[in-house]
Parts: sequence; C-alpha cells; structure tokens
Amino acid sequence: MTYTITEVAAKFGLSAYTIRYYDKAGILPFVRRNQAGNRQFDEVDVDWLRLVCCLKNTGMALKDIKAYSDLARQGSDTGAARQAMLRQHKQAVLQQIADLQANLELIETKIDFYADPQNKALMDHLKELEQQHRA
Amino acid sequence: MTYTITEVAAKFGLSAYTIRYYDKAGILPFVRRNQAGNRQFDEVDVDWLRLVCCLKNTGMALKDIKAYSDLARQGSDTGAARQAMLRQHKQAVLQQIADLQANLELIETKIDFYADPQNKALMDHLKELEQQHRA
DNA sequence: TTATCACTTAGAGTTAACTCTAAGTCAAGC
DNA sequence: GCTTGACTTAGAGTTAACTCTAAGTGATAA
Repeated sequence: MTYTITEVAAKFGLSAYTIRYYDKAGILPFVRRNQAGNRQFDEVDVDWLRLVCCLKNTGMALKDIKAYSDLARQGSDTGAARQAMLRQHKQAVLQQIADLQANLELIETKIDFYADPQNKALMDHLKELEQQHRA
Repeated sequence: MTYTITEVAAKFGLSAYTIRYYDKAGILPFVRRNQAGNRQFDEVDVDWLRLVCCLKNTGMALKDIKAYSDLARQGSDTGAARQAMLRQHKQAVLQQIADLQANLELIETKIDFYADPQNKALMDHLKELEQQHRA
C-alpha cells in the first residue's frame, strides 16, 4: 500500500506544501518516486513522518530533525547517536511539561481570583485608587 | 521600589528590545515613565509581566495577550471576560500537556527500540534488505 | 564641560516555518 | 486528440516574534 502526498498530508493534518517543504529540507530521507516522478509514500515513510511530527510537536527545531534524519540516512551504525538525541529531547519534553504545569498554577490562581466576589470588590476599590494615582 | 527596563528584562530572562516590543504592541498597559521619559516598572507592572510571560510561555499568541491587556485597560468590569479568556486558555494548556505526554510515549518507545540489542540486529538486517530494495 | 552611559524613538533586518504562484508534466476520461 | 486534475519544480511572499541600528536625550563622573 502506498499513499500520494495529498493522502499523507491529510493523514497528519499537514498541507502538501509542508510535506514538500520537509522533503526539500531533507527530513524525509526514504521517500521514493513513481514512474511519473510523483512522491510515493509507503508504511516506512508514514512511520517516519509520524516520528517527525512527534518531534516537531514537542518543540524540536527542523534543523535538529534534519540532523536526526541525516544520521538515519547514514545507516544503522548511527543508532547510538540517534538514541542520544532522543534521550536528550525526552528530557526537554519532560521540562516542557513541568514548565506548563507550573504556569498552569498561576493561570488557575488568576481564574480563582476573578471568581472570588471579595476580590471583585477589592479590585473595584483598587481600580479607583489607581485611577486617582495615575491621573 | 521601581525597576529600569534592563532590570526587568534580566528578571524575566528577556531582552530590553523584547520589553519595548511588548510595550509597543500594547501589552504593558500600566507602565509609566519618569521625568526623563524612561520606563519605570513598579510591582504592579512586574506582576503583569509575570502573567504575560506565563501566557506567552504556554503558547498564547501576542495578539491574544493584547486582547487580554485591552480588557484590563478598559477596567474592572471586564473581569468576567478576562476570566473567560483564562478559562479557555487553561483548557488549551491542559491539552498541550496531554499532547506532550502522548508524544513522550512515542519518543520513549523509540529510545527503548534503540536500546534493545535484538532490535539492533534486526535493524542491521532490515537495512541490508532496504539497500538492496532501494538500489 | 566633556565624556560616558542608560535610556529613548522609528523603522529596518532577521529567522523559522511555512504558504503560495507560475509554469510545466503526465495519466485518465470523453 | 483534448481537457482535466493531481502532481512536479524553483523561487517568491507571508507571518510572528523578535532583534538590531541610527540618531538623539538626559543624568552622572572625571
């Protein structure tokens, strides 16, 4: 089973433009062409693109995904280097999650602040003071 | 206690350029100037910038932070609207965390794959087959 | 009082990641 | 045989978010 660029784009919620951009950028190392010169994606390519999207969606820059792809293109003896990149990226993702959770607390605190009628009254009062002060 | 733009920039790990850019963009509604025309940040401004950074770091676009700031500038009777924005953003952040955690699983699967010596041998074999196939 | 330094402005330049345009090719259907 | 439609290319254009430059101001130190 093979897929056209349009089918693959739809599968991953990307545009065909984006897929071609990724291919130009060198991060789709294995995609082949049919006799007409059109890109023909097989299961290996789809799996590869799934990982590319995963890395992109977790904040890896395309130039780093390119570096990872270059390792893959070089052959199976780069496995250790690729694993090292993924380990490092895993730590970055864990840090992102921790940062989001910390930021979430501030957002929740703000929401609670607006929800509290006592703070509402306080805010009205502060606002009056501020307006006087800043006038 | 007040702060200069350089002090505030350092406090939040931003450049002074970025702070001015935010001010130009209208997302620092309360910052005043001293007699020389220089920005003078008080505790209210620092607290505001902390929230701005929180929203930015959780993926809110500056135009949306601008919309939030415009509400704040309009006065305390926009509290409900601001709370609604924060509630919606909270959901977006929860979704981001869930997405990161899902992607993390794929990354971990890949790391484990590279770590398994059986897969290493399998990969070497597949690679040979692929090279023959793609030659 | 002259130099230095931190700030000011408007506006130009940069970067990443797309996003699209124009012109062309190829296979399928009428 | 001709049109239609999905693909191809190179390269230009877009957007968000900075990032910097140039020219100028005002307060402090030698």
